[in-house]
Amino acid sequence: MSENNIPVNEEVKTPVSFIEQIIIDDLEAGKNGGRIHTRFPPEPNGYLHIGHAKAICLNFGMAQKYGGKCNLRFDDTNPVKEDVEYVDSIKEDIRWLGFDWEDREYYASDYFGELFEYAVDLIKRGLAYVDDQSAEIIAEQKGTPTKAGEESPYRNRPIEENLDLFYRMNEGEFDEGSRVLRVKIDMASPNMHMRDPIIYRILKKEHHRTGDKWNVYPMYDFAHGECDYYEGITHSLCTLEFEVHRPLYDWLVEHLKSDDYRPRQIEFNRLNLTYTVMSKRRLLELVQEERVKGWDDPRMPTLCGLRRRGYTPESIKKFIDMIGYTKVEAINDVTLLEHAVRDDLNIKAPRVFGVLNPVKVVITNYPDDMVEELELINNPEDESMGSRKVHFCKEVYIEREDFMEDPPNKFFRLAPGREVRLKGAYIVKCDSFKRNKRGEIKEIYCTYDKETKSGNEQSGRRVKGTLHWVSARHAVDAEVRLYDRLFKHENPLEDKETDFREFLNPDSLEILEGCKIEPWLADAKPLEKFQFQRMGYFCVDYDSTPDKPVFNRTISLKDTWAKINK
RNA sequence: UGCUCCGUGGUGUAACUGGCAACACGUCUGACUCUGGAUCAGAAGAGUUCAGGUUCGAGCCCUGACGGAGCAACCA
Repeated sequence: MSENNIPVNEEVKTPVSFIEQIIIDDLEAGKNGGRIHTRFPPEPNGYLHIGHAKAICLNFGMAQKYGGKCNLRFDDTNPVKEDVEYVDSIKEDIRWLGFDWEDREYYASDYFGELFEYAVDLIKRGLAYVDDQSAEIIAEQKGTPTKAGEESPYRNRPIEENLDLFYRMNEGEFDEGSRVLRVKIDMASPNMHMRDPIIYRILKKEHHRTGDKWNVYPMYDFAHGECDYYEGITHSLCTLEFEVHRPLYDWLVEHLKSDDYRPRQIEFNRLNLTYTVMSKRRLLELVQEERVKGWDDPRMPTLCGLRRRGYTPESIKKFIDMIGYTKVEAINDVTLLEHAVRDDLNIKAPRVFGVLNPVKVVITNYPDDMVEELELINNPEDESMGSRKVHFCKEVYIEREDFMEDPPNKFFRLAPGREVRLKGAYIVKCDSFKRNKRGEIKEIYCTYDKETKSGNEQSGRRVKGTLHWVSARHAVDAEVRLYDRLFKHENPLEDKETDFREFLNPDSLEILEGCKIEPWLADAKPLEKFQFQRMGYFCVDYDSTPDKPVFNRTISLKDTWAKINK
């Protein structure tokens, strides 16, 4: 307490999400024996995207923070859509984010036996029945959100007959689509999901784990809560669209349970990002129609895409931390994500020189054969990253946009009669320049001032602009891929009249050849990250080889000049 | 015209059991700078969808509107 009765609150509370609050309360109340156990349940039918990262961070994060566990459980109840191909990529992505499920790698298919038993049990209790009608008829009888459904003529079929039929369904005696198992709840329920939902369907399809053992497969609603129960999950966290499933989730667990423990489903808002789409289906379409170059195209919001683009796990986690978990359906500004990477890479990425659109500068008064080795700091944000030597000679490349013949006042770069510093080297003054036939600047002629060498503080001279450069005699060529937003529309799915493909940004990829980089960079390994000074953060692509280095631009630096220029 | 959920600066989130709207990003100034980056200092910007009500006092409670989203796959 301070003297003038202003209460001093020593505890600086960092706000927690409503989910975390529930967990804290449950733990304090000693619910579930004071245990917290979550799960991340991906369906192996596609690659993980940043929206999944939000769920991963929540489930693994909460377990970690409160001394619990988080299972990885593949939700593989539909062999028609799922494939092992995706299992490995999913595991890789979760690990990349830095989470560990230890030995708890489960599959919904691990529980097919138990689930089948439970279904049989429900039949025996008169709570489930086999329906012989077609999908169309069943859908029709289901009614609409505003109109109650009507009961199936098979609803009150004798238990023995249901049992017999269900076993024979699994034996493979009937065709796909000819019969389903439904749970008997309430065809007049205002909640569509409670109108005798289907829990088993016939699928004569090889399952990636159980092979041809089963001819019937459980539906999501039937499998999910039950798997949660079998695994001792305490908090089953999922996205908002499952809110209306919760009564069914609870009903099924309630009728299964043999003790006091109950998993609790809690829903949170999914991650939406501006200028992209997040649905697996749309992303799959983009891949299949070759609008992008695969799932890991650096323009994709997939985790493998972001990884290839140069995003770090830390930046993704930081971003997710910033946006939080609520029940409001929001669309998050990509600039937040971009800020998160810049912030992270600013600390981590070594600075190097890379000239994207080179133009040659000849320093006319510099000795023809002289080569100097200049020492440059690798990262002004982190001294421990040391320094490196860079060659300097009479001819260097600078960025084409760093020279203007007739510049406006605010242009602090090179122009006839003006001086700039070549970073880490000398101050040079532009005397003249030459054009090619097409009228483009071909060569710029400068003189340098020997006294202004970096580190020679006595020169005391200051210039407005500092340019990055690379020695023309030492530089190596590289390909640089510049990325822009995949869509031109903030929310490509918003306009229901227009197909989202029409909003694709035709300029989302620009490939630059003949960029000039420091020679040692040719040996950098895929995924290594650098800041090309004054240009942005770049990352070595998988396609890169020492003979033909390839870089992806993760994100440009903030550019106030570009803004002034607009 | 059913059920469920939601509605706080431009965006995303805060505000403990009601006490006079906070933070981040963005924006705009200015300082510093051998990256027009980073950093630092500061500013603008909402009176909480609307209307009633309860209360000394409401973003928080009540009622009613309005607006948005989800739900009618043998998908998850």
